[in-house]
Amino acid sequence: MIPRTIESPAPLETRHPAAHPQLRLVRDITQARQTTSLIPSSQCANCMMHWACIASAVPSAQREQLDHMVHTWRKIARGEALFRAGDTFHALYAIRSGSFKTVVSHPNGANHVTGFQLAGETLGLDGIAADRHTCDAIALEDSTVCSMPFHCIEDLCQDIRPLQHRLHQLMAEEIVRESGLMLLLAGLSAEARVATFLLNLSTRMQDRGYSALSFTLRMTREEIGSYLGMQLETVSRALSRFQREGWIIVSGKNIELTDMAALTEL
Amino acid sequence: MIPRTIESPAPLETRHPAAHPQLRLVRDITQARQTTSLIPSSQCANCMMHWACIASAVPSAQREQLDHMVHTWRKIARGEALFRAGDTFHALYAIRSGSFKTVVSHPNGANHVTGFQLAGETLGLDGIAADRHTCDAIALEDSTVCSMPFHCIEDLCQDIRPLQHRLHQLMAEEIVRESGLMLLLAGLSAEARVATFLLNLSTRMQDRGYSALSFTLRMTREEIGSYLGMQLETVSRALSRFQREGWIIVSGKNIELTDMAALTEL
DNA sequence: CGGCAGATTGACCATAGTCAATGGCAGTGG
DNA sequence: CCACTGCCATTGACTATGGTCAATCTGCCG
Repeated sequence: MIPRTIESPAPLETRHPAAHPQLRLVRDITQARQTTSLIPSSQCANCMMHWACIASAVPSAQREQLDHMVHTWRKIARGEALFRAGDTFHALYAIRSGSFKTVVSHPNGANHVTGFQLAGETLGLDGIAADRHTCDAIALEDSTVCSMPFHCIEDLCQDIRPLQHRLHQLMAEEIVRESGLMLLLAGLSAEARVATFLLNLSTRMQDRGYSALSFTLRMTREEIGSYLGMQLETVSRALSRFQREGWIIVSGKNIELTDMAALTEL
Repeated sequence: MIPRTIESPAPLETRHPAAHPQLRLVRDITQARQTTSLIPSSQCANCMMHWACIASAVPSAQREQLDHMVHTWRKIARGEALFRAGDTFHALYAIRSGSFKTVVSHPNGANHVTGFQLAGETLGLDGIAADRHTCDAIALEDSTVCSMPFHCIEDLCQDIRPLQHRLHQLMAEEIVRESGLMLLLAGLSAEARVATFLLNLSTRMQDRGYSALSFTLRMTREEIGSYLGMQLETVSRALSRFQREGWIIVSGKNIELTDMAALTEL
């Protein structure tokens, strides 16, 4: 993957088509499906996010059951909520395209971003605990999600052992992710937190076939600050400092990493 | 539950026997079992922590399967590890008596307490993600745990739908707990964090039949500080301040809450 | 009784929060 | 198409919270 400067921020889906040759094709097909409401038998199999999605644990023999379960797609416009804290819990959501933030609110009015989710990642696990969501999930850009009713997932887990195991892994990964984040919040300086955040985003972009060195932040400085437990000004200052040191190039929401090693050892 | 001062800190198990009339009895029976290595058929049913344990989701008809699964108890001495980061993941553990801390280590050497677990709570969920534990679980006092091999749990989940659901809830609760903790770490002042910590411990002690207003901290100031993302001195100062204000009475590891309302609104 | 880990308290300092002013960009409407 | 408007970001000056270092104290355990 070659670093490149970004003239005009292209939408996520079209950034590095070369990495996924079949990507544009799939996208065109799915577009057609949506407008015609046609639901072919193996929609999941063709999803470009299949590799990351929970559904990948279902062997091809049981594809039909899977497609039966994944019965709706939803489009969520930028700024809209997929679900809100307090909503009754129905389904898990796999992000098909776009990105989200999850926000929890403190009784006193303060609220805090607990995570950013990219395409292929799963939303809604928090709702399982008490049959009620505990956070808001807000789209950071126009996005689409597959919704998988949880009782259907649990049914399917009874038949498909690998799916059961995958679901458990998924939830456990979320637990591990959060304890890593706590380590971050509790132990590191503000600058180290920002650096870690950039590196984390970088690897996740790479996993999705985008450049690890040049990407667009879909969230504001304030959201980053909330996520990392600091003020937006501190985020801004950290980025400015990194640029002064020659470790990154910042241009608004576009970030280019020019010295990952320096960021790592902060 | 009546507040009372503590002359000599009694072990957790014998603090409020009145709350659980059958408690001492159960303890004596379990003691006998351990020394004689006798494993009666329905050990789980008689466990005093049954109400909190994952095993409570197994209907009585399937008790036998359950008891077959829960095949070992382990004693862990204070300061010893139940498992360590990097250990291959075999089992989930239900704490039968005692308490633990979980600690994650940062490559740079710093480490961070991610949680404190009391009797009835579950340890080891982090290992599911990658078949390898990601944190150390260290006993804060001499403790006993039931070990439940995870493949057995997954087998049993295929037969027992309620157990499957309970397991999912348990994991989701952990996710929610951690995002609450992040809110705490990121959003609140040092004093507010300490206050929240005390209140949280208080309700968990109450759930277990102990006084909500008077309890013993099993962990050091340093461990509390690590958990809450601050220095041990800051914890100490916060407790001193609360005492000066007349909100709590501190005597080493013994805490008495005398004005919960004041702590709540910090 | 001595030694040591844990806890408390104080003095000083640095990091990051707060307040404020300014600059840039994108989306909207004339 | 351009100008306006509001949101987002940047930067500076000052402040306060909490970290650091150090001295002392307490209580527990051998």
